[in-house]
Amino acid sequence: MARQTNRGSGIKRQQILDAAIRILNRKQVHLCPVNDIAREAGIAKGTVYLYFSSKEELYFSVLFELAGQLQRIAEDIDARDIPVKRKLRLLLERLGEHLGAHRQILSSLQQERHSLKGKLRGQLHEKFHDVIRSISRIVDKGISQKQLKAYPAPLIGAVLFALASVLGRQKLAKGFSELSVTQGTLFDIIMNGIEQ
Amino acid sequence: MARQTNRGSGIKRQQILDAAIRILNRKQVHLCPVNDIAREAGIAKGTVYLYFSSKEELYFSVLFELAGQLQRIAEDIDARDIPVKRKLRLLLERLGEHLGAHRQILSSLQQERHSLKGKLRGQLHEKFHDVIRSISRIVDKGISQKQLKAYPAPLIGAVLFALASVLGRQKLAKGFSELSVTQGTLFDIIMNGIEQ
Amino acid sequence: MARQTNRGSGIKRQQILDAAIRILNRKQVHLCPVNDIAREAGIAKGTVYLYFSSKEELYFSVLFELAGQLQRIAEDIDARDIPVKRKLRLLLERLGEHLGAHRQILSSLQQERHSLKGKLRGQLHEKFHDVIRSISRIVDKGISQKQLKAYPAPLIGAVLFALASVLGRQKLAKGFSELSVTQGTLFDIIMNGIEQ
Amino acid sequence: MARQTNRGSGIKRQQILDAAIRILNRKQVHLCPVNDIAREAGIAKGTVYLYFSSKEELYFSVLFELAGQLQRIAEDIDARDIPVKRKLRLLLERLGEHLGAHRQILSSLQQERHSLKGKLRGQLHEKFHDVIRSISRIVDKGISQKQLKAYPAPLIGAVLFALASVLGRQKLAKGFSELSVTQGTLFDIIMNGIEQ
DNA sequence: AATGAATGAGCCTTCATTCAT
DNA sequence: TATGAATGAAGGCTCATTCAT
Repeated sequence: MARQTNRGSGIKRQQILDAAIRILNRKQVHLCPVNDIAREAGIAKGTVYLYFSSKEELYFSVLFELAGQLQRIAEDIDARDIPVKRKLRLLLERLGEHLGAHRQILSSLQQERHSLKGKLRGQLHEKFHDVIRSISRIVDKGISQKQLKAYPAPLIGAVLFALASVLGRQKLAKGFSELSVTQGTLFDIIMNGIEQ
Repeated sequence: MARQTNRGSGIKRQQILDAAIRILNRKQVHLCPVNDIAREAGIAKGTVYLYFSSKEELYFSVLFELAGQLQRIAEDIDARDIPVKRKLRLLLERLGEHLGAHRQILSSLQQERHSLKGKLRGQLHEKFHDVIRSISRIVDKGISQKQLKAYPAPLIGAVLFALASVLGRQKLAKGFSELSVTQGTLFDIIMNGIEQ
Repeated sequence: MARQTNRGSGIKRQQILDAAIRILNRKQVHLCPVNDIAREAGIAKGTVYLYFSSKEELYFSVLFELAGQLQRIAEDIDARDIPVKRKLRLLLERLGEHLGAHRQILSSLQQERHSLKGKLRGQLHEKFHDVIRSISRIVDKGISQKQLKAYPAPLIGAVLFALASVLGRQKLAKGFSELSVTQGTLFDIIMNGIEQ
Repeated sequence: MARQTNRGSGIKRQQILDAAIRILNRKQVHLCPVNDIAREAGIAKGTVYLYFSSKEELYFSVLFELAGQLQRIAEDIDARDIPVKRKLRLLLERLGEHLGAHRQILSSLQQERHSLKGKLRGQLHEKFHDVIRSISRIVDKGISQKQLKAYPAPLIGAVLFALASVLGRQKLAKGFSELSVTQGTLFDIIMNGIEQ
C-alpha cells in the first residue's frame, strides 16, 4: 500500500499509524508536523519516511486504517445472530463510539479528501464505499425480512452514519456539548420518526 | 457584534468577509493565504489587518457570519404562518442548501474550534447555540401542538442539522457521491422512522 | 523573465543577482543555501523569493546574466574599428578575464544545465547560442577579408572560447596552477599553430 | 595508491568505483545518493563505507581513477613507435573520447576541488599534474625533434586538453550541440593555426 | 564482511505579520 | 486608510552516516 513500505513485521509501521491517529485527533493535519507524530511514536522524523512516502500518504493511511476499523465494526455486527433491530442499535452505538473517539480526524475527512492526490483519493473513496456497503448489507436484510421500510439501503446507511456522528460528538451542530444525547433516544427517532 | 479592529463604515469589512467565504469554500484554511483572500476582495494584503487582527480572527468571523446566516434561515421559517411539518420540511431544505453551499468551511468547524483561542472559541460556541435555539423554537411549538413527539427539542434540532448536512453533501459517510438523496425521502424518514 | 519579478526599479533584483554571483563563484550551487546568498545581499531569505520564484530560477538568472555579459564583451569588440587579428586578441583577453573571474559558476554550467527544467534550459541554451553567434560574427568578417582560414566560424568561436577558459583558469586540465599562461603565447598558438 | 579503509581484495572496491563512475556520469554528485551508487554496485549502502570513509572520499577516488585512465592513455600513446604528429592526433582523439564519455564527472572537477578537504585536494592536484606531465613528454620529444615549435610543453598540453574537451563535448561554449566538431579539423587548427 | 533500519542536520519554500511610505 | 516589500519562523523532505545484527 505504501510505496516504500519496508518489509519486515510491519509493527513499526503500525506504531507510526497509531501515533498519527493519536496526534491527528488533537489538531488539524496542517497543525501536526511530521516531527510531532514521529516523537509521539518514539522515533526520528526521518524514520517516518521509511514507512510512508510522504506526509500525505501517512494521512491517507490513517484514514484508510480508520475506515477499515469502521468496516470491521459493521461486519462483526452483521455476522451476529440477532434481530435486525438489535443490530442497528448496536451499530449506532459502536459507530458512535468509534466516530466519537476519532471525531477530529474523521470530521476533517470531507475537506482533506480534496487535497489528496488523485490515486489516493480514489482508493479512499473506494474504501469508504466498502464501509457503507457493509452497513447496507445489514439494512437490506432488514428490508427483505419486512422489518424495515423499503428505503434505499445506502440512504439508511448514510443516515445511520450521520446519527452516529451526532452521538459521537455529543454535540451536534457544533454547539451541543451540553446536550446529552442518549443512544436510546436517537435509536427511537430513527426507528419511529418524530411525528406524533 | 464583532469586537475587532473595526473603525469605519464596516462595508469593507463585509467585503473582506464575503471574499473570505468564497475563497475558504474552495480550499482548506491552511491552503488559503491571506493574500488570496485580499486579492479576491480587491484590496491589499495589509488592509485585511486593518479590519481583522489576525487570520485567525478573520476565520472566526467567517464562521460567525455563516452561523448568523443559518440562524436567520431558521428564524425566517419560524416566523412564517405555516404548519410545523411544513416548517420542518422547509428547514431541512434550506439548511441543506446553505450547508451544502458552504460545506467546505463548515465541515472544518469541528476541528478549527479546537485551535481557536479561548475567547473566540467561546463566542463561536455561543453563536451556534443560538442557531440550535432557533431551530428548537420551531420544534417546541410542534411539540406543544402535539404534532411532534415530545423528544427534547435541541436533540431534534441536532438531528435535523445532521440530516441537513447529509442533504448538503449529497454524500454522507464520505462515500456517497452517487447516492442521490432527496430531501423528500429524508423528510419521510425523520418524520416516520424506518421501522416497518 | 522572472515569474514573480516585482516591478519597481529592479535594483534589488540586481543586488541579489550580484550577491548570488559572488557566492556561487565560491561553491557549487548545491553547497550554497539560498540563505547564504540572501545574507550576502543583505536581505532576508524570504525576500529572495519575491524576486525569483525558486532557487533554480535564481541560478538560471545568474547564468543568463553572465551569458549576457559575455555577449556584450563580444559585441563591443566587434563594433570597434580595428583589424580582425586585433579583435581576436582582445577577445581572447577579455573572455579570459571574464571566464576567469567567474570560472566556478561557468565551469558548472555543463552539468547544471541538465537539472534545469525544460523551458529554462531552452532559454539558456538559446542565450549561449547568442554568445557564440556574436563571436562568430567577428570570425566571419575575418574570413571574408581573407585574414583567417575558412574554418566554420562557430568552430573557431568554440576554440576561442575554450582557450579563453584556459587563460581564465590559468590552470588547464585542472592541474596547472603553476603554469603561467600568457595571453600572447596562446594567441600565437591559435593563430599559427604549433607545428614547426 | 589509495590510502583509504581498504582491507580485503580490492576487487569490491573497484566494483564500487566503477558503479560510481557510471552513476556520477549521469547526474551531479549531489543528486546521486550513496544508496544509488551502492545499488548500482549490487551491494548495500553500508558496505560502501567499508571501502571508503565518506562520500567525499569516494568521489575523490573516482576523479583519481579517471585521472589515472587519462594518464594511461597518454603513456600508451607515448610508448608507440610513430611520428609525433601522429601521436598528437591520436592523443586528441583518445582524450576527446574519454573526456566525452565522462564529461559529466570531469566537468565538475574544477568546482569540486574547492570543496575537497585539504589533503585530498592536494593529492588530486598532484595526480592531474601527472596527466599533464605525460602529455608534455610527448610534446617535448616533438620539440626536440624540431617537429613542433618551442612553446612550453605544459602549455601545449593544456591546450590539447582543452581542445580534447571541446571534442568530447561536441559542444563548446555550452551552446554547440549542433556543431559537429571533427577531430580532423580541430587537429588542423592546432597544428597550423587559423591565420590565413 | 555485509546489511539496511534509524537518525537528525540541513535545505528549500511558504506565508502570517509588520511597517515605512 | 491603504499598500506591498520585507521578514523569519516553521515545516516537509532528503540523505550522509552510524551501528546493531
